[in-house]
Amino acid sequence: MRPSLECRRTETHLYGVELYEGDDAVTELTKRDQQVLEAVITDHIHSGDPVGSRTISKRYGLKVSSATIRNVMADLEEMGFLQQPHTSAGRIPTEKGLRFYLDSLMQFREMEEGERRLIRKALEETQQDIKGLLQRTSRILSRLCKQAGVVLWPRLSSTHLKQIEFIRLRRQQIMVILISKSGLVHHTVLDWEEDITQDELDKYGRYLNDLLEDVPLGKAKERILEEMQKEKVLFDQLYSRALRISRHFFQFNLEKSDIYIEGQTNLLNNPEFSDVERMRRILETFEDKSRIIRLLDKTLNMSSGVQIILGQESELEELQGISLISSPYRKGDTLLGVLGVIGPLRMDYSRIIPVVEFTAGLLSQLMEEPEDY
Amino acid sequence: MRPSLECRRTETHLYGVELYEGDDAVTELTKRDQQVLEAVITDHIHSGDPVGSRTISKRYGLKVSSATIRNVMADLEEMGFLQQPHTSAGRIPTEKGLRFYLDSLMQFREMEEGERRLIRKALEETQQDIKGLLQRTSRILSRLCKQAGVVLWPRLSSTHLKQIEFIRLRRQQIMVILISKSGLVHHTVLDWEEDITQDELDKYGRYLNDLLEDVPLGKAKERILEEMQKEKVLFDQLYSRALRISRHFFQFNLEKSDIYIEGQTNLLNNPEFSDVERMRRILETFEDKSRIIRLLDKTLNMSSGVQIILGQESELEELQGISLISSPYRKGDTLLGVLGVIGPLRMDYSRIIPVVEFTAGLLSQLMEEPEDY
DNA sequence: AATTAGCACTCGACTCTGATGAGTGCTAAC
DNA sequence: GTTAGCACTCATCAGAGTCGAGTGCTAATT
Repeated sequence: MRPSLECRRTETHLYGVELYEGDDAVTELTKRDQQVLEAVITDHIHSGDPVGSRTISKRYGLKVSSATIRNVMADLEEMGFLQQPHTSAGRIPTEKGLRFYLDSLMQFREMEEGERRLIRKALEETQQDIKGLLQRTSRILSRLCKQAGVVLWPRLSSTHLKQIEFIRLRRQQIMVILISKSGLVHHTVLDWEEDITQDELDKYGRYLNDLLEDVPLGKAKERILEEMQKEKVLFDQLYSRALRISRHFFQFNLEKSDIYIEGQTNLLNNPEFSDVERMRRILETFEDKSRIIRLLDKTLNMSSGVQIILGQESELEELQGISLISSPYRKGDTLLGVLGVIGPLRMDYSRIIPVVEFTAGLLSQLMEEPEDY
Repeated sequence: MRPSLECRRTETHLYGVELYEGDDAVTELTKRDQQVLEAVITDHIHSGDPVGSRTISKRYGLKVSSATIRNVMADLEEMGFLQQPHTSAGRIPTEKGLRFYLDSLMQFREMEEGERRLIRKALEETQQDIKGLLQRTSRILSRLCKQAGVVLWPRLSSTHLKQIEFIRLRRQQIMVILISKSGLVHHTVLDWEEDITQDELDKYGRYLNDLLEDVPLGKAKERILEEMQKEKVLFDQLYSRALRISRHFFQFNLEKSDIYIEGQTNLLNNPEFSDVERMRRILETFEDKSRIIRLLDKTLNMSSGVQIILGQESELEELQGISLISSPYRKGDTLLGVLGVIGPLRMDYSRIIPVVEFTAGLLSQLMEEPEDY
């Protein structure tokens, strides 16, 4: 049965629908073509199987016979929206077909209050530790959508400094700890050619905390360079060393990021991944997080709403047959990170997109929370 | 072909071999019984299939016919060392059989110099960040053994304090950051009923750094309680609050731990896990790390050498058919954590045990490294 | 008494077969 | 333009037959 639909349209025009095919004339999709395409897709999303002409003519309110549907389907196949796994099977959508569906046909389903409540409960849990918050977020996404949930950490560069601290671990080895206003902690060990006492390091800390107060960390490097030009600094060993160390630190750590992926095992429940070899490749990709991080990074800078990347579009061949629904979360005007759901191409988009959107909104709201001094 | 063996014996007597079965008389394994059992196991470990009597009589240097072997195998089955997947198949070892093999039959294979070099190279990489070190350790274990590699982090309680730091995040919210001498960083957000200024928190930090200097963190709670008894503290608001906060912190964070699991996808290569449902259950167990942590914790306190836990023995039913080879690593006399390899029951123990042992030794050595002031 | 050759038997794995049915494309009639 | 009808395709499934690895038992051999 077709789920009841609501009448809001998606805004994801990331990849425009090509209604013009190469040199061909305009290939217009008639109203009926679209209805059939939509029917095929919704049915396939729910069943996972190829769908045949009879099913469509019977189950969806089109008042034409299966033969007519067959003709339409043949047209849609020719235009590249549908494909046939083998001659005597029904049709399944191509990525192009899905893309068109997402951009022009799909209508969101209103979220149930129960779902909203679950998400709120998961995120608003008292414990206000950012790490935990992000982890809980990816967990609830995976639970609710029955796929893998993913959350990209905020980059340091998109946050403000709360405190920076240098600690002498041993000779010529310093640990730098940076806490952002949002409660993110980042620490690295730095090898430094000179040996510096803890006392002196404490001074560096105080100096830099002053210097970088209220500077968005993305601008920190500039600020440091600027300061390095100043005369009083040029000739003061303390200042100049403090600046050199911190420049070195920011150089390598500002753009690092990490992700949480939860519920990978949910993917194993999808019949399309019952092929072990295929699944292995996908899980392997998840193990080496860097590729996924790069992918999410890319979506971060692209738009402000929900985005969908289908298989090919990811340009990662390990992710053939995989789809990513993502949305950035933010604090005020700055985008912090991205969260989303990873699953097969055949996902219940009309249900999951609102979930992702809502979760991103709620997370942004929590980030916003007044700095309550 | 049987790999060439070296002549050192395993010390893993974790689960004693039961040569006495219930009320029965002594069931002695003759020399030949043992040879056959060993042959079955080595063959099965390398092929993965049930092995038949003919294979054994031909391929392993026993100078008896297959018929004799059959008789022996029937005996071994009766005694519970072997089992038959179905009537007309060969035999595979039971867990009891494997246990006996591990405890009394198996001989280690000498590690190749190449393996040693690889491990050294992976661990001794310049970057001296503990997190990275542990991650690299579990990665090299998984690579070398073609199974999942796992490393349990050191507990705070087994390290010494380098520095403790309190940072005011917002009203009634404090971040506690603790750095251990080994370079481990632990941070938590604490909700506290009173609001405390950063200035005051700095004082707490200095006070506690003094108080806990050179105290092993496992003893920190005692030390704090002791201090709380002192008169000068009882009536000093600053001291007493600092102590209460830190007590609260240690209460909840001393025993927390985490693990790195790398190379989970290697498990998918084992034919025994080609069943998707089975694999799903195992990966699910890995996703919720707490159970694995508890399991590793248990082995931590049990012995100082390499230990092996076979399926049943783990008392986790999700880990049926799974085997863990682990060894603690240490710093001086204190056990820090555990590292190991997780794979199917049918692993190449004679090769992997030395690898785990060597890696644990090397990691311990790196932990040892002089505190180089 | 232990070992072995021989043999009947078991059973999973594989192949071949035909039946089934979902689904198609095409054509001619409406 | 739509539809009924029909021949055709092809994945899937069940059943039958074959193969071969491996067993257990027995009787002969050492």
